[in-house]
Amino acid sequence: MKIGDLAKTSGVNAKLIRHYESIGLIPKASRTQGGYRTYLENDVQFLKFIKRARGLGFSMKEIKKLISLWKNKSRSSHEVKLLTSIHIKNLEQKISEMQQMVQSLKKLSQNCHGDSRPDCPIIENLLLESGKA
Amino acid sequence: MKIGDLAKTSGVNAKLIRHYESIGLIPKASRTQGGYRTYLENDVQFLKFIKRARGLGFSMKEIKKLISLWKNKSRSSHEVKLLTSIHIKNLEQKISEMQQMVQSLKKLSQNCHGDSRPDCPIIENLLLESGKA
DNA sequence: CTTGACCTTCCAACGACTGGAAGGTGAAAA
DNA sequence: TTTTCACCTTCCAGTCGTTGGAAGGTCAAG
Repeated sequence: MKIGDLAKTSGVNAKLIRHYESIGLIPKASRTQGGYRTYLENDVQFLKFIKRARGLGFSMKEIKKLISLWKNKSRSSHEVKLLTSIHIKNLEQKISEMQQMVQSLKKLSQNCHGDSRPDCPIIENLLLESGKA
Repeated sequence: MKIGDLAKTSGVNAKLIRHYESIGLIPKASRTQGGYRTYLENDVQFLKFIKRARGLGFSMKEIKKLISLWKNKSRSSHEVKLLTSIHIKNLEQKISEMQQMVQSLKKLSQNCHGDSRPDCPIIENLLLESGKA
């Protein structure tokens, strides 16, 4: 299996697979005589694992940890759950920050008539001393 | 006013002010004989504008646009409102994606007993074909 | 006349990719 | 056989919004 095939079956593009190898997220692939990377079915699962973890918003650092837990047969589910709960908290924190942004923006937007006139509370708020939302 | 003073009064650190100048977000400051940047009260307001816009999650590109609208006395409030509404939509999109992540993670986490045993549905889900959430 | 607080420029790193250039490999079609 | 072509290789640069450090210049007070 060459990198292109792995890319297709895993859904992770070839460039990114090489990148993952370069940062040590996945082990160095064995090579053909011509220097082409070769892969096995195993690697498909590996990359899908990474892809799903990314899809759940885990960082590369967290994924490295997840991989080591996955590979470690004597892991405790506690460790995995802890890592996940920290991640959930971080996500929730970001969500609430963004929700606050949206709320502020909507408030400003509501008061902006949005026509051809120049006066606009959105701009004004950004200029005002009070605009700390 | 030197850059350090501006940093203090605007709340934007000196390094970042120089950076903003380098990317053309703020105009090039005039210099003293010794080569120090000098600023006026105006610049404080300018930087606060940028800081607040960043705080509301606008990108640098959007802020450049906002600045040009701010400086343009014949702007239409429509333009500002449109830019803002696009930004709101982007934020809401991201929020809902992250909420979905949280939901999936919580579901997995609930089923993980989180003790010293190795079996853990979080890891298992990342490995399963079905784990596409 | 030296200390030290500030300022200057430039270069590099973060995270997680993405893109392009320049060239090598290998198999099928002309 | 030769050429075409898809694929592969490495390396370097860019994205975004900072942040950090090194090496050195300026200037007022002690």
